[in-house]
Amino acid sequence: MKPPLSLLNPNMPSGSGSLMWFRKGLRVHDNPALEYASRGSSCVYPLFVIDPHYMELDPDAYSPGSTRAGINRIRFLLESLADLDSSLKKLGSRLLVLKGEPSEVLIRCLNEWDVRKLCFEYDTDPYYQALDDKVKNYASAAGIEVFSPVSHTIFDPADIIEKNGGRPPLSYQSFLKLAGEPSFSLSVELSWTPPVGDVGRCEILQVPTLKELGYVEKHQDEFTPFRGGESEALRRLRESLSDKEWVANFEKPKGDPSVYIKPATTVLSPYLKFGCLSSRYFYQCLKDVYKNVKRHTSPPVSLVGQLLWREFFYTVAFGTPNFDKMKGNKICKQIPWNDDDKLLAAWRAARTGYPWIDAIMVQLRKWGWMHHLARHSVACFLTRGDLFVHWEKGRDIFERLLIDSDWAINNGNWLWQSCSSFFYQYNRIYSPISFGRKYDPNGNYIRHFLPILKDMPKEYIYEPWTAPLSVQTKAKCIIGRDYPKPVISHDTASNECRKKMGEAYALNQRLKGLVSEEDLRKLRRKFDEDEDKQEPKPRRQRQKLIK
DNA sequence: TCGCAGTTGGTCCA
DNA sequence: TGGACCAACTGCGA
Repeated sequence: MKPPLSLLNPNMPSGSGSLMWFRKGLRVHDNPALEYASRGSSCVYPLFVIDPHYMELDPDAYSPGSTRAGINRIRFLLESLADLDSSLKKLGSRLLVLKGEPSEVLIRCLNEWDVRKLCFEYDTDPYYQALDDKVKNYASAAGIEVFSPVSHTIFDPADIIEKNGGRPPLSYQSFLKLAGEPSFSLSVELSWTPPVGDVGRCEILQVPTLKELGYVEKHQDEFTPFRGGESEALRRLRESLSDKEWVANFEKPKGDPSVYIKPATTVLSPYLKFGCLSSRYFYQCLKDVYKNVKRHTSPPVSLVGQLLWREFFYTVAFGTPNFDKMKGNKICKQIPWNDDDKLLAAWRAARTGYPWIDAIMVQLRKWGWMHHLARHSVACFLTRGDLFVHWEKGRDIFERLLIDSDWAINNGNWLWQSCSSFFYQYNRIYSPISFGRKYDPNGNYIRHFLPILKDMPKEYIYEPWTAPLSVQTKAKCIIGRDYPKPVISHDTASNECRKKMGEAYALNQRLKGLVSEEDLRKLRRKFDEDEDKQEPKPRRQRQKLIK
């Protein structure tokens, strides 16, 4: 596989220092940038920059954490860094931690340290594209070789887009056809790395603890059960792969979203997000299992299929300007979503009055991880299914709270679930009542994450507002007092949503996607008028319920 | 232009 | 548990 952004200069002197800049790719296995940094260098500076903008405690945030990341993801990152430091120490090195705006820190290091090669994993996220351009330009002007290989994904998104005539494929099947079989070779296993060079006047930090960053235990009553780091990633991988039958028969849509003690999936997504696990290594391991079984499932539902979904979203995200927005995004339907902050707040706070939805939102806040179908349930509920709130608002909340939140995949899934792109069958709405009940009739998942409902009889646990007062009293949970009444009626709201989606789709079709702000305003006004005309009473009730 | 396929809907019924 | 039916979307390829 070619290193697409390497600026190789054969005339560079060898035997001098390299700077290995870790961002994602927090691992020593299959790390071509680290391998290249180590090769022929007299010293290597393995660096991670703590960006205060990402890590600093935000006391005003709606849940513990920084402005951009919930406490669970910060913790997961710190654990991953500590594990990386420990792995590097075994190789005769260590992780150098510095704090500050990353491009400024990098440029200072390149100035002060003995660096002839700058190595870092290529990153397609817009944040890193801009940052990397800045650092690369500086390094090139200073005569420093830059090596930036594609190793976060199996394929190079730019290659796929080029094969498709400059446009990203918009369906999974067309992606598969274009991508074909991947060709990569894993980087060699390192048995040692050159020692750390002289750091001069730079004040190097140890990997900080949550406490040192200003977070205290009281900020969170329950932490995610998933520990960060490459060692844990490889342990989880081995554990998943040990059950060959399970790997061979894996079918994503058949997974049970209500299982939480031993989740129905591998839960390797956070490790892939931070690059604690190489997606290429994971892919190769799965292929090895497939070789030794009689039959196995295939994409899109198989485990390899899941890795390819990741590749698909990375490719579309990389090739689509404004992928994370509705406006200016050519593949996104223009829909006049409402700006109901109260409904959004109820959803975020796990107080919609629908226990299945609220339990999932509690799991998000406490664990930073939920099953894929659980994510679908709450995303559909917030957007096209019930509340008709803009998908970008839900996306922001997921992005901050998920330990595996990944720019391309998170945005892709919100576009998908809101029927804004990729998927268009807006009539298929997840029921906030029957979808969960199908998997977990007794409501064990709800009882665990919403203990206020733990004594509610199973007949009522998915719709506790229908329980007679005597039952509510016996269950020590009065609806409207101890647990909220539903913020909307699902039957009414979902029918209204279907109608609105139909009208919005018709508008997009009529104007061939060129929908202006004024067009959207007009349609939004029409929705409001229709609602006032048809259901004035429920609307007032709804406002009352939210209070 | 048409027919088909599309990771994961809900409900009813046998 | 699986199939029929509901009501119907888009992208893709022929």
